[in-house]
Amino acid sequence: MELPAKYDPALTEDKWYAYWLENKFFHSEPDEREPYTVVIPPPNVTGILHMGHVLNNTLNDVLVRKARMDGKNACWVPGTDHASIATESKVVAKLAAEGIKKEDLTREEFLKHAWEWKEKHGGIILSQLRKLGASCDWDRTKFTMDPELSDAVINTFVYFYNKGYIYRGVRMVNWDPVGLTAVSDEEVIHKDTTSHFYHLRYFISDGNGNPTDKYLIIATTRPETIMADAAICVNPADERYHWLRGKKVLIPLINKEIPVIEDDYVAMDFGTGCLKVTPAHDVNDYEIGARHNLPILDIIDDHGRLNEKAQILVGEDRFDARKKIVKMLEEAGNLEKVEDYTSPIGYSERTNAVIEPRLSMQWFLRMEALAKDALESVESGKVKLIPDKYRNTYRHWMENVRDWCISRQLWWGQQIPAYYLPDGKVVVAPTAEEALAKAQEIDPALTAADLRQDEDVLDTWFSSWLWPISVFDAAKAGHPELESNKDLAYYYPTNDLVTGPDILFFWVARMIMAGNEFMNDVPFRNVYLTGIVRDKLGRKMSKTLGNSPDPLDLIEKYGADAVRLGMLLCSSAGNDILYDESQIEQGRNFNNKVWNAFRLVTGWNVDEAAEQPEASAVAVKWFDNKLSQVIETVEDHFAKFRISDALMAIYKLFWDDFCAWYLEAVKPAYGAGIDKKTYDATIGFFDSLLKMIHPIMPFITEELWQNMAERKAGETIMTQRYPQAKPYDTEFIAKFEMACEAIAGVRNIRQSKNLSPREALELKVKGDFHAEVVPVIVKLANVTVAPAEGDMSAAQRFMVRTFEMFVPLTGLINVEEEIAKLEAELKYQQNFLNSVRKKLSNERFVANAPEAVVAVERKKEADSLSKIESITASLEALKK
RNA sequence: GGGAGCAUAGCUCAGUUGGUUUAGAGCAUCUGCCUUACAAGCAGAGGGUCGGGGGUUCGACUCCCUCUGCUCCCACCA
Repeated sequence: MELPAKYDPALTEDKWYAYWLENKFFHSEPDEREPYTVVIPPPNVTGILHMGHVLNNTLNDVLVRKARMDGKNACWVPGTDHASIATESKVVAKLAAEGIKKEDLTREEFLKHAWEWKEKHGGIILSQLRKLGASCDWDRTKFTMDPELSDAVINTFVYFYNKGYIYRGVRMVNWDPVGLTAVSDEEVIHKDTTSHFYHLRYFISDGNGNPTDKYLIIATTRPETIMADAAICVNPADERYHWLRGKKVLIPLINKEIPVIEDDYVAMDFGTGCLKVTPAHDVNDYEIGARHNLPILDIIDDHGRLNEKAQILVGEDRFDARKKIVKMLEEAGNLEKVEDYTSPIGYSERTNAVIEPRLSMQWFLRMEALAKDALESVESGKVKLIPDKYRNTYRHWMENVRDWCISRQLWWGQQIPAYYLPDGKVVVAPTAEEALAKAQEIDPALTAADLRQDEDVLDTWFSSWLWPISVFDAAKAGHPELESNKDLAYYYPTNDLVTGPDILFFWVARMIMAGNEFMNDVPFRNVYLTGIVRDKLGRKMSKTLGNSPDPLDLIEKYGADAVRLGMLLCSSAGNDILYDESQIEQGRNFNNKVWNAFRLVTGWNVDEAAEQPEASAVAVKWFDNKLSQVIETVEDHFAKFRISDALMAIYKLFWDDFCAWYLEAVKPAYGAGIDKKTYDATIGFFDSLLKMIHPIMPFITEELWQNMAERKAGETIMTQRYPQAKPYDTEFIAKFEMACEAIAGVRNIRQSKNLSPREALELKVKGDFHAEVVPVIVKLANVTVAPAEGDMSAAQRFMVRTFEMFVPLTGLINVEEEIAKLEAELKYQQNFLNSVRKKLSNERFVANAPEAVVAVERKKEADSLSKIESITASLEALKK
């Protein structure tokens, strides 16, 4: 079979993915094996694959494939999240483009559009994950709005309501005027924003609603809210304003009289020390208002426009109103001055709209008890965070947790199962029928038509926190008393969760809460937190910057294996990834290396009659040991989730050890056959190497493994056992490495003297060098090896550890140069010796340091002395 | 404003309870090679004193303090 010199992933990747699917290799059912379970962090159902997904899912797939090859029953459950606000706003935008307003639709009509959208765009991301090679059990694909998962959400609401954890109340919430919904505190992003600080004059009232000539000055960033002012507040200790006690002031423009009150909250040294209190539009003002019984006047509507209660500028957007009112204030003589000012402003994570603090009736979940247990789960180590540093952040959040606002003023999601009676009473039940039954306990005359279900849906995270439970057994969520079904009993708790630190609180912490509550056990043992994928310049990838490559383009250009390796290359847990396409090129190059090694090995003809050359026997013995050594290292890295280290160990084993040393050492002369013993060993090594590489680069390894030997139908590398380390001989490995150093020494001389590799040289070795590895030196350095005897001054000299080696080169030696080199080396050695001796002559060192450490220093001393001796001898010989 | 973390070769990072020849890797760089698996390659080489300062210790990249710079998280000073 003639193979091209370059590997073409396009010819193999789809083929093998189809083969894996066809044979159901990804599918898992409970059996007697140990389970290894992972649930996917469900991407938005209408989302498309970005580099963050690539990183996350590659890591996940590596862990899953490795576990599968370790003989575990691996199950990776995929699925998508309905992402209520994100999806709903996309649907709203799409309808708007068609000239349809959401307000003109009924809930049912809107949901029909939303489901259509979901059917059309949903699941694109899952098919993209297949391109990446993700070995998810697609038969288990779930969606957070699948009927049974939605039931789980409803049951959970009912459960917590009955437990007394869910309550309804008027609170200052974070209102998103674009998404037209309240969002949770966690969905608000504070960004420093430049704005202005307006100093406004409020004239003192004469008591009849007429201005006097006296005024006070307040400083505000939001002049458009003055119409909603309920009071002016000063600090009671602020003597500057004691004259205002009992006075009333007039709101500019509308001349409304409001009192001056005193409250400790006001900072005397900030602004003017006078604060306008606007209870409906600021959280602190709301609290001050509550303390002083101030009326609440809400002048901003859902869309962020002034309403009729504002009296002026009615219908204007809050930002337009701000510009206009400033002008009006100026004209009216109420504007003292304007300063530039930078302050943190809250933005909606989803729509990037400026959050409007707003009072509204919302549903809340009490978090205190849940957070306490969830904190304990991490503090006790039942859940391990990787890297560990996130424990601090986690603790801080759990100790300062606030009640969770779980209602959203949206339609796309699970509608809150709360039903209002005509008199305003509320009943909570999973279905309308049950709600009616409950309502009739209050008033038997009620009919279904009298009940009105709450319009709002639940926060998306209120469904995704059930994910590790509900994907296996949705009935269990909300019903801790039920026995788990077979799947849940087998797969729960899951093993590892790979996700980003940005959703540690949103999702990870809440899953732990739900797990503790319903399963009485945590949902996973390890949480591997990835970094954020950034561009080369350290900027976050974003659509607006256009610095985010399309992963599918990369896969098409370089192949999925290359993309996977490229992403993994620089990803240590918790560190951000600075993505650069050159890493993917490196991945592609490695693919090519593996491909070509395969071409070489499978191109050999076995010569049954040939004896195994000594060099080959040595190389086989060495690589056999080396392989075990590296397997052990790799296993250790995997156990510690050091995936990029594991990858690098495998990469070097293949490229440096296998290709650069082993294959060169056993390679038969051109045209000659290879002996059977070496050939079989080589195929065996290649087989092990492919298996080691498979979790990282699944496609090329399957392709080569299938072609390496006759395979039966339905066979796959995927389910082969991962290579196991055998006991290995470190001493022999070290001897072989010394042979490699000797070879490098000779090559170095060839290069500096411009000698062709084909020209055989002599290598003279002083001392008792390891004879067993000499055949490799002979072959790879193209030398004859003999003991060094007599005068070596006409030879190029180098050292391998403490062994002196010479390459006689009559006429090619520059004595001056050699002397200079030796003297430099001598100086280095002497300095080194001095530093070692300084240590050894320190009595306290010898007395306090462990014996092994002292022994090492003595060895250094002895080695250095012997080197100095040989350098001195060579110098003398040269100087003669 | 509070908290956490980071700072090691040109770049991206290791350095696992302070001690294994005066710091390692990958990439990049430089030199020489189109050597019959691979130029997406081969063979070599150079490059850092571990952000600055102080301390603890027989011994510190590794522990403590401090300064500088960066990042992230949390937060209602209008």
